[in-house]
Amino acid sequence: MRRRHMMGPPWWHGKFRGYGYRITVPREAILEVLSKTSEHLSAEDIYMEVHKTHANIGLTTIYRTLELLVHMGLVFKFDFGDGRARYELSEGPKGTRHHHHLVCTNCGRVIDYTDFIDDEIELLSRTEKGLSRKFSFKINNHLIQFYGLCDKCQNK
Amino acid sequence: MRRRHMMGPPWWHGKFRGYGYRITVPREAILEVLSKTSEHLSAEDIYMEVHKTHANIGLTTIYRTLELLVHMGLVFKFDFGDGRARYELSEGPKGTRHHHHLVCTNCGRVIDYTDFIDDEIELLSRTEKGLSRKFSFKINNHLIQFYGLCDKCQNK
DNA sequence: TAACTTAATGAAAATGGATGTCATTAACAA
DNA sequence: TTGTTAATGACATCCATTTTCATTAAGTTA
Repeated sequence: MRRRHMMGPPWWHGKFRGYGYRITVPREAILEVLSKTSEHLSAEDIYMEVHKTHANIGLTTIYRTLELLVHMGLVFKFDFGDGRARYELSEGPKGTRHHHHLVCTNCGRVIDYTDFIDDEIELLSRTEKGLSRKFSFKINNHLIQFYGLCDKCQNK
Repeated sequence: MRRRHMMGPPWWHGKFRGYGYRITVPREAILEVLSKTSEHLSAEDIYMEVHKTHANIGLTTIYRTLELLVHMGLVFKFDFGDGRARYELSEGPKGTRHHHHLVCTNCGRVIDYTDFIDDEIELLSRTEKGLSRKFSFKINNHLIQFYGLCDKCQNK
């Protein structure tokens, strides 16, 4: 049975403590925004969203915090080729959310997909194991993106 | 038997003609540089290399040409997270060169690997087929990168 | 709870990769 | 050889991101 209103401290507090980082208002606000969207937000998108409830938090802090979160592995940073980075919470505590992207090289549209993830995980874990051994590389994450034309951009 | 000195026009001329693009000195010089290296060159790297033999070719032209080559599919543009794009010839005429990258998130080192490509191609062709159908997406290319710590960065 | 240490923040300035402008040049078709 | 126009080069500009530095507040200790 799942508790309806999880009232304890948010799940990321432990992670902050582990790194010796402080839990601050801006950091909570940013994680709040990220955990409530499934979109691919840029730093400025996040800034504007955070600004609604915390008008005093500056864009610099957004950038600094995102860098921190990426470093901690809580957030993944993407480049879809439009000149600004996009950020997504990498995983909830339950490992949901894993997905990849289809990027339209014409209009920039990005589609998330979660299909074939099982086969993919199979291959990736084998690949990761092999690459780790061969190159003594400790793999923490991976990125898969497909590029092409979305339905709208094909027909013109 | 392979000819030792292929004297005819370079293989990319046909592709340029097909697009209606002109074959120019800067474009040839840039492709020359790209085809002679296996490194991950930035626009400025390419500029400096081209500059050695063609001091009059400007950085703007490098950027414009690279954009063109990416659009033609002759060149692939990568983002390794250091704030500048990297460019590689995507495929020789024989389909060689296909590889992916391991990126060290600490020191930025990038290792190419070609292992597991067969399994990967298997999975990807299946995935591509499925995704094309489901999302009516015409897939032209894909990107796979692994992130982690290289041997040097693990031990400190 | 108050005082203390120092990480974290915010505002403004600086950086730098990439793009836009525009007069000039040179591909290449006729 | 000439004409059309895509391509170029120099320079200005843009804008996402980073740096600087004085101030604030998180979390520890007394």
